[in-house]
Amino acid sequence: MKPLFHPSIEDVTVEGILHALSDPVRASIFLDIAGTTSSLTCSNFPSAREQNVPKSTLSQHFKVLRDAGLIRGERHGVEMKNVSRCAEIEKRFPGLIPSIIRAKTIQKQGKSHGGAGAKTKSASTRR
Amino acid sequence: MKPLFHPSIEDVTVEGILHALSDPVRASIFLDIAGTTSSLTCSNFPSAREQNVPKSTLSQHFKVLRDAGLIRGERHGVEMKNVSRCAEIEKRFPGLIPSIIRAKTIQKQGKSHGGAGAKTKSASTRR
DNA sequence: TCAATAGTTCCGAAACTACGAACTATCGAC
DNA sequence: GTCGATAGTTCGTAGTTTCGGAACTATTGA
Repeated sequence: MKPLFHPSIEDVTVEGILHALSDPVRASIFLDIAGTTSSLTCSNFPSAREQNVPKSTLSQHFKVLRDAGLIRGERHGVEMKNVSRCAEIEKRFPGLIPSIIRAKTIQKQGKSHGGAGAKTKSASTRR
Repeated sequence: MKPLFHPSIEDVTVEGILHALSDPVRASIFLDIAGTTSSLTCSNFPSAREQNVPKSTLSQHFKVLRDAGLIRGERHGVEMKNVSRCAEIEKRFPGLIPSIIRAKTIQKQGKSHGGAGAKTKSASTRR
């Protein structure tokens, strides 16, 4: 079957990475993947589940993450194992991913204390 | 006149920053601003000039950068001085901006040696 | 007051995104 | 092998965002 495109690490761009992670759903998916050593299937994402993201949208998000070079998807039987490509990216763009993850963590922490949340344009309620 | 909106630093989001910098034109504009101590007017951007970006589009890009909290625009007479808010952001999200700038620099350096350029979706030729 | 300059706003066209429905691929049961 | 179930992908449509030319606004200098 069609073998699922992944860019070589030299073709990975900063723009692509930033674009992929500028979406809150994709960002939380990526954090899940990057934060575990075991590989996750496309449907096993608590963060995405909570938000009731439909299957087709989820599939698109995974495609964007793959195209950006952030994750690698491998078919294992009927389901797909997703693993991060952090190590490769770290070699090409040292410190980039860790600092983004750190920033996201800081933002999440400060979210509880009465924060009205900034205007992320399309982040909150869309459609 | 209308005093030009700027978010307070607590309302600045990682998503907003990443989205703003995921566009190559905006990114190069921001690099110009962040890389100099003197403030720049909206029209004095070699990077934008070269690419023939029309005035209205440029204005939109500056608005996105302002809304993301990356720059501050102040009217001085008939023109606008743009200065970066790197120091503020550095306090809120330590290391984020520097690592992005570093990554962009790495990417620019490696661009010459026969690189076909990755597929940044909308990066190159749009419309 | 008038012309010139620097940015913004308006708006139609093109590009992008979300998501339901239909489709494809793989596994297990029979 | 065929059937059904499951996991993802693709297609099509509707809504959103972005681009960029034309018109508009604000400020300075003549």
